Amino acid sequence: MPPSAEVPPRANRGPAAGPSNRAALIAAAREVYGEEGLSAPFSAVAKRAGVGQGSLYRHFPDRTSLAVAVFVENVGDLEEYTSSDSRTIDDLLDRVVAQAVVSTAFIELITADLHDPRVAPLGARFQSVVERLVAREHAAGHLGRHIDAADVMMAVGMLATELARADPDDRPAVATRARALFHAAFAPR
Amino acid sequence: MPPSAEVPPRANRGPAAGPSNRAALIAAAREVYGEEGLSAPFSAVAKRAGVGQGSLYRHFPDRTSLAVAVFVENVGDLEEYTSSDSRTIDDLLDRVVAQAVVSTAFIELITADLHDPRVAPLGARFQSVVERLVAREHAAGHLGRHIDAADVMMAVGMLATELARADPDDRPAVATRARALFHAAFAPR
Amino acid sequence: MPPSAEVPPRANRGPAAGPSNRAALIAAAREVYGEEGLSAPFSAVAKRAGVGQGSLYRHFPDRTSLAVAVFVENVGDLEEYTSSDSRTIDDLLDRVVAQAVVSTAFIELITADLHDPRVAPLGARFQSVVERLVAREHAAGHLGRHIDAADVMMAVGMLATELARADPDDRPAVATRARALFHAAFAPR
Amino acid sequence: MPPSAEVPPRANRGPAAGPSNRAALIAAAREVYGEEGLSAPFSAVAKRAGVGQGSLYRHFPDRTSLAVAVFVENVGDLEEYTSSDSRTIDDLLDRVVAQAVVSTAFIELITADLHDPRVAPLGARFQSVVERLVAREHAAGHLGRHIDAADVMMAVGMLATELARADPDDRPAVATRARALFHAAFAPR
DNA sequence: CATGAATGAGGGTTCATTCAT
DNA sequence: CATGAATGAACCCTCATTCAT
Repeated sequence: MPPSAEVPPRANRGPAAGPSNRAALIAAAREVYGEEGLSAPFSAVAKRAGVGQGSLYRHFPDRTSLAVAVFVENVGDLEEYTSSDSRTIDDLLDRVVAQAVVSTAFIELITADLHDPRVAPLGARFQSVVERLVAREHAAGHLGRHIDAADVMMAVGMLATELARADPDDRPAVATRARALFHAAFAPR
Repeated sequence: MPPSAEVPPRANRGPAAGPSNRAALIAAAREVYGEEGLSAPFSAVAKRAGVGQGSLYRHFPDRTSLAVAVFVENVGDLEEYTSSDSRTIDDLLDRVVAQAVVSTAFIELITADLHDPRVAPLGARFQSVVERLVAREHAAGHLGRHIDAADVMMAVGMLATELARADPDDRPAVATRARALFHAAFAPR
Repeated sequence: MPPSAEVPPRANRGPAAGPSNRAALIAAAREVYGEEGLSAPFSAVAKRAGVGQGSLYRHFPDRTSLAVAVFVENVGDLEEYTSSDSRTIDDLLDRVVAQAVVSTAFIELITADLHDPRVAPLGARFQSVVERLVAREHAAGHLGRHIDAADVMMAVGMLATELARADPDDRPAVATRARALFHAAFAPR
Repeated sequence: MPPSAEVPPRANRGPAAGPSNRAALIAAAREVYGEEGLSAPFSAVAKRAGVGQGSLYRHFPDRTSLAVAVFVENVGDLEEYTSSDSRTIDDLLDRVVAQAVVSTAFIELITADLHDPRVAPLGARFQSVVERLVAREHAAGHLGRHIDAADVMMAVGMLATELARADPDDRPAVATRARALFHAAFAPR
């Protein structure tokens, strides 16, 4: 039984495929995490990306590495989005709602592995985003003085989780209710 | 195929072990769910209880049966606890905090499997508890009219999840912060 | 956790239940074997009979004992049925067809475990039945001289198996075809 | 959970092992099915082939896939074998006898799962083989007009099953007897 | 450096058999 | 002597990880 070449292997695109594979993996992971959560089979990401298992492990030796790579982009987005002076905490919550499922995976990551040195910077950047918003909203008198950045971060986490947990059909209702709840909590008194 | 008789089986304690096994399984499940969440290996419960796999399946033919058995006790507690006229929503939150980890698994169960006929009654009982409290607090003027029972249930769920997610060492701080947040949200305006 | 008596055990009918249990087990086994074949879960028989597992094992220490007990009655039937001088091999085949599923389990038993001392007598009795028929049919000139009892026994086994294997809806057609085939084989030339 | 690294895993022979593993699995399955029938533990095939469970599932995602792979070869054989104009139904029966045990599993497969889209073609090919032979034998006057292809297929199935059921030592005698029986059934009258 | 097959441990579930009451 | 719970081995399947090519 010689190792016959019956099944020609997929074209090995060689080293040049490196960067594009990496990007494909991140994109695939974003989709997979959105659909199945952070605990989706790791190999599902490779399959979705159309990339070998080995390449997945080469680029991202473990789950966390991949998750970090995915969410670095999310934080970048958020930073940019909130950099305009007109953004409010409500806008932040909007953003979370809009990205419901990915948001949850993100929160999962930064809460579960906060002490992982690869994850910490991500958390810090997120915290900066929130701190800036809070400072601005305090100054504008839109946010009660009893609320600080940590409160808002917690609210964001709760919101994301609650949305992820909900039946997709129920999400709009859940979002509305949760937003109102935090709105009440945040109002100046 | 019969089990090979080489390893003497654990002493068969006979039918008398039935009720105590059942109790041991529930207790073990409470611990395991607390530590690893509702998706912990089912067999881990049997192992922790010191009971064979088969006995676990005899008593609880599937995950949900076991979870329901665990949380029936919790709801009973809550009902009794809140039956006194002097109980407040704050007390309810206290209770959730006190049971942090188990609470989450409970919330997981009643939100994920709400339509399971075995789970629905549990959810309904929990809802009754909350409705009674809300009515009483509305009447006493301690609760804003913008808040209804569904808001409180959502808050309880969020609180429980947030606590479960937190590092055990951080839980007191998390609890304090979350309680304050919901306190603000619930206050009459 | 004392062994509370919450679940009152089924009435223990005591020694008097012995004979009736035995009969119930045999009847249950006949049904179960008919529905699921000889390899049905052994415990299914006890459950169907409404009898404890232990009683099943007491009466029938293994599968074969039970199967033998079941089919002793079948052979008795056959013996009686074929004792009339007017019975033909066709009648025998009819009988097999009529009992399709049970027949198969019977054939399974006497072919698979023929050397088991408990099974052998059963086989011998069946063989006697066939031998008598063959002798009679030879004498009457209805059966080719190239056919002996072993041929007929083999045909019966094949017929039963073929029927058991067939979709229940197809059984009449299968029976017709197989009967015709053996009819042709048995005819005097 | 990662496999504990305490036991050094069997050498990973790499992708080159793929084709040979596949062949080894088919060969092992042929043996196992021969010895224990189609319902042998699936994992026994992997063990016999000296291959990991996972590889078995990669190559053959379920029992049927494997069985089909095994028997495709058998049907190919038969087609080739019977393609010569000089082959008779007796030759076909010979072939079945020669492959006794595997034949049974084959019959099991094509009778039990005839509606499975993977199995149906196999059955159709087998049917073609028989039809061609029957036509030829009819024309040659060697086969009674009362016999059609379905009769022969049924006879083949019965023969295979009977052989598989028999003690290996008895098989020659069983084969002789059964062949004679069908010979008589098939003869022109 | 990419590929993708191989590997085997782990968790799920069923069922034969034993044995205290 | 009946009862029925307890036990654990076996088989199923999935998936994380390694490694030859």
